[in-house]
Amino acid sequence: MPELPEVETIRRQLEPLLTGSTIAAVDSHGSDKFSPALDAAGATITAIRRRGKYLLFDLDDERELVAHLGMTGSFSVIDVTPKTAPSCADHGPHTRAVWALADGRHLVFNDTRRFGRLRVVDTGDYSDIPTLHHMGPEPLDDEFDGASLHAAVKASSRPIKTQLLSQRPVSGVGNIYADEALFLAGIDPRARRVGRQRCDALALTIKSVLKAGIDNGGTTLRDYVNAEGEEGQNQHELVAYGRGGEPCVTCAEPLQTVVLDARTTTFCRNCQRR
DNA sequence: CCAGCAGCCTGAAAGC
DNA sequence: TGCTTTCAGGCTGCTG
Repeated sequence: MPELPEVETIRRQLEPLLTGSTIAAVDSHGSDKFSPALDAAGATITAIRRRGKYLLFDLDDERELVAHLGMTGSFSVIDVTPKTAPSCADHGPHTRAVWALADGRHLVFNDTRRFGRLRVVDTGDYSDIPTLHHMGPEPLDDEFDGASLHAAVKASSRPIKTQLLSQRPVSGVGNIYADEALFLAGIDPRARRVGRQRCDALALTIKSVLKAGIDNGGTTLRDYVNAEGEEGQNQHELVAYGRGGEPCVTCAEPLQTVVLDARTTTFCRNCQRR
């Protein structure tokens, strides 16, 4: 499940491959989630950015192609010789969009479970993409710190993990990195009141787990692969997520698993406080 | 406006 | 062995 480190890894790989490339033709899956990919035809990619878990392809006509990878989305760039018209069917059963570049290469979006989404919007106009529209600060920017986190979460009495997953206090944190950051900060994911001091700690652990995720090329549990088709290595560093029943690395008590917002949540009831 | 929740999806794994 | 059920979960859009 791609979160910020996975999307950033893909962004870094695609940027040098695609900057300056013109999209000559497009094919897409018929679903409304993917057919907006067609709108990018004729445009040239001028930059590739990331906001939270969203990948943003800047186009030269004051628009941008917005991509969310959902649970199983992945991008790849494929050499196609001789030049052929783009066809999803040619690339596999789970290909949801193909952008044929003017030089003959194909940018391919695969998404087995179709939780992903593609859109072309006017630059910066995210009014039809609610989560992106209301996205909190980038976690690795200086403007995100304990003070901004505390300011964002103090008004709500929803569980702290629920708030993190909303993308509003901070962007890019999903189920894996939320469990990791809360564990390292010693905060129970169900805590409904997190004061300034604990927010200071949590902001730091969010930054550290995301940085580590990027450094390790992302976390591969099931489906994630980068734009080169390679798995990440960060799954070997996880201390909480997916380790329910295993001993806590700090106190050796078995880690607890609960369901919060329909998501598996793993924590140590001994080390993490409400 | 916000909180809560169903629905979207498929393949791997577990259960019978 | 083979069929059925469960599980993974980010985001959208609906309801109260």
